[in-house]
Amino acid sequence: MTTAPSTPNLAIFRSYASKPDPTSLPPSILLSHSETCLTVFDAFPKSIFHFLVIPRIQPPLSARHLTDLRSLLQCEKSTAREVLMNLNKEANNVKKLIEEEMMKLYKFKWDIWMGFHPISSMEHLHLHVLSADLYSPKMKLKKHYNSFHPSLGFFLHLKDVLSWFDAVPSYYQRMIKLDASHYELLLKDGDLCCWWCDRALVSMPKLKAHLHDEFDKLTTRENAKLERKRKRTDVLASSVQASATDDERPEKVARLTPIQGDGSSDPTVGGDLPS
Amino acid sequence: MTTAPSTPNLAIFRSYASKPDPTSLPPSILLSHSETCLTVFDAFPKSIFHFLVIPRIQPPLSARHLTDLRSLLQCEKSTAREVLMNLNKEANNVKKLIEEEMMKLYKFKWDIWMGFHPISSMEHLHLHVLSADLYSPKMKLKKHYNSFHPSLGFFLHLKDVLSWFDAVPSYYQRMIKLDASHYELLLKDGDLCCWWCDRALVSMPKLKAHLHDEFDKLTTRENAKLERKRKRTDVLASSVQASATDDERPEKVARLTPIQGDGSSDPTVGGDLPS
DNA sequence: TATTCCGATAGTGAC
DNA sequence: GTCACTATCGGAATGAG
Repeated sequence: MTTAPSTPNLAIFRSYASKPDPTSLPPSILLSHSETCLTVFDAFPKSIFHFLVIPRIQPPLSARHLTDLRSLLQCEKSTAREVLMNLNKEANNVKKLIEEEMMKLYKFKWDIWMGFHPISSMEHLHLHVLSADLYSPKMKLKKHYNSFHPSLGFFLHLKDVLSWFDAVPSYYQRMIKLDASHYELLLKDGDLCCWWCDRALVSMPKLKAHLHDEFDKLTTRENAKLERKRKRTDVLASSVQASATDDERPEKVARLTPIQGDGSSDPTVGGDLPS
Repeated sequence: MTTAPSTPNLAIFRSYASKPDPTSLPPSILLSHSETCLTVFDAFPKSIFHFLVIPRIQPPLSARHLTDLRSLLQCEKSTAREVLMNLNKEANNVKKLIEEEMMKLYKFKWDIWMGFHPISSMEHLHLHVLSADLYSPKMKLKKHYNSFHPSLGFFLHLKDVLSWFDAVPSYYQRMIKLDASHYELLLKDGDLCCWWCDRALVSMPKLKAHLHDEFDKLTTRENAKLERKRKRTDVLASSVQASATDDERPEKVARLTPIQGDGSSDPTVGGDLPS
């Protein structure tokens, strides 16, 4: 008899990525998959919508090449680019799904970010696909927030990483180093700045309350837009009873925001979506 | 109408020390007084018994000279010594009161420490007189504990301060400097060591649990002593019905440990005395 | 840059 | 080295057949 190690499963994405049949994963984990990728729910979503697109382990790449962004970018350049392009294709499909769900639940769409963390505790490469709000009860620590801030520098947008491939080779070589100490500083230092308005907040609770306000403002703004549009439509087409938009929605839509709440019963500012 | 300052009353001991009639203080604050000193309950006792002996402000010394130990020791040497001797006399009376209360409540006595903090936030000199246990729910922080550890160096025993006066002048001049940065390091650096057994503890909760155990051992030891003594007394004087020891106790004894508990309902290790 | 738990640390406000 | 409150920082443990 052997004793199992008392460590968390930091390689769980690798086990997903090595499955011959991703559909053996439960639907609470798997959103979708392609020949080259699979998409899972982030277990600790830092935005209202948050998924991870993971490259499947298949020739010519082994698990070792796909450990993280740095290990991928140390592979042959065209190979690395192909992996990124495959992730990009899957991520764009996920983006469409999210946008459909946004329309269903909120009646409007907002931005969706796709990008990597240059350093990660989880042992398999994963592309974050998340809605542009950073509004979630799981958003708890400064490093959580700064790791997704869209202009701080830690969150590496996929389009930027792809652009490195088209730059001069010296730039490519410099960027793919992904120096850990450089990126660590970005998370710890600097203030907490609202990614919407760039205002500095003094603490995470204050930041979360502010993000709540910003999302509320967005909702109010978009609802006012809808209201104006509805009034125009009422005037122009008051005799039309059925809308065609219903038909554009998929027959079955995955529930993309399965469980909100931080798992505790502790009521916190920003813990709930605005009503 | 004037607005009270938004600061804590760091000079409250000074206001006590300037009272022409100390008995105007309520008995929940004042324990006793003399021509030169008064003794108050420490509002946040760090031992089972904990009092502060405060020099009264009277000629030739002003409040400024009595701000803290350093300011006193910068006065003319014989004047400073006289203040310390007056504090010593009052403290010895307090010590006797505590020992009587120890006998009443615990049936045995243990050591009592008398000494100063070389740096203090409170603005008037005060001599700590406290039982040698450091066992109290108000003992919460490392700096609390280390500031009373009897051999760490921060707690300046009165008898040691008095000995400076009899040393060579160069030693006296060196000691009365009371360099703040030196003493600050003593509170922050170094481990938490049990003052009974010198064992290092890794955290305050562990230390408090250990101090609880040490006080329990003391209690058990002393109770065993008493039991042995009682058995000898039973054999030798079984015919004597009335003991003389009752008469030695004062007719009225101040309640020296007025309120235990840390003011919250939060049950903490070491928060209660051993039963 | 997995989370969670515990505790130490740091800043603030205190009427 | 006043306290009490809030929040941050820092290490260690963490799962599951």
